[in-house]
Amino acid sequence: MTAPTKPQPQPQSPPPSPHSSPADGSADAPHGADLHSPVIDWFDEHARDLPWRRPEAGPWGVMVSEFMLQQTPVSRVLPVYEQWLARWPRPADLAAEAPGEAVRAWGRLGYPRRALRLHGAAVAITERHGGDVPTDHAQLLALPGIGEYTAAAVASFAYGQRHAVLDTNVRRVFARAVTGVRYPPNATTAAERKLARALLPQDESTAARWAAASMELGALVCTAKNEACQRCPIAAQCAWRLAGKPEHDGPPRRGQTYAGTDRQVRGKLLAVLREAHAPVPQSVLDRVWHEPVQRARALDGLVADGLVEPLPGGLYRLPLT
DNA sequence: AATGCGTGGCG
DNA sequence: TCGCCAAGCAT
Repeated sequence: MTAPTKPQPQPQSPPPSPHSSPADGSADAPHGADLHSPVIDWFDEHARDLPWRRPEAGPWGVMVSEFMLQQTPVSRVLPVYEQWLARWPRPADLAAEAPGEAVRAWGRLGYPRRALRLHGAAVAITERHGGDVPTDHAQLLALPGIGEYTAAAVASFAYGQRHAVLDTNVRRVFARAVTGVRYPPNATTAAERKLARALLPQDESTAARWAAASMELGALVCTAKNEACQRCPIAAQCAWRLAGKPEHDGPPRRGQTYAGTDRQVRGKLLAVLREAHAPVPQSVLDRVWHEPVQRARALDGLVADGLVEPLPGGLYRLPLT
């Protein structure tokens, strides 16, 4: 599969007029006006039918999905999401459980601290918000496990509000389509936030559609590797493609090492505890890793994080409180 | 601002 | 095989 358009040396591309006439009133952002319609139309036709996008998911379903999707692919989230919502259909249902049950139900999604935080968020929602996922961005942001992205995502997807939803997909789409580079910076910059705000349609419901659509475009078409420009609704206006798709020049993105790290040991320890339904003796845990110093450090870390509860007599279990 | 934090699939 | 990647957050 060769690129349908060969990168030509660009003599000097005529800049698209920043003063295009807003005939339909949607041209509120200088760069973005010509992006909104194609991306949203594409979304209307190609969006995946995901359970947390259905009306019956509700704000709680949206929030649960956002926790699970932090750094974890959709395909692995789907089955756990269904079980989770069936078991805990409302925040108060989860809040009534022991936190260890949330960690157990999290299964092998990874980053199990998210399960603990989601449980903590359910408790806070039950105590402070009468059991309803708050609608206010600041109140969402105050919940454990919810940062800038997730607060904006819940407010936008669940409540249709107007927020810049800046995740890794959207950042990549903007980097390419607008800025003209292959990858966004390693960490989110103020310039990216400013751009995201500038590109946000004024109309609230259009802004919410745009947030979901631009994210989906990054997930399905404008992917990190093997981007599918031939299927992209804004390929004709994409600054990166028009520049001949130059390679990434900045510092290499640091890949997360895993083999032999504490993270791997923590994962093995927690896997044993998830499967057990009675307190586990230290001697059983000792078998998951040969090196005693690292093993002890990993276990201590899990206890410090509240993911494991130590009991008298060298026994361990998932946290009951 | 840079790190640590899981897991599995894919080229 | 192994490095890269997948809807981040907290410190």
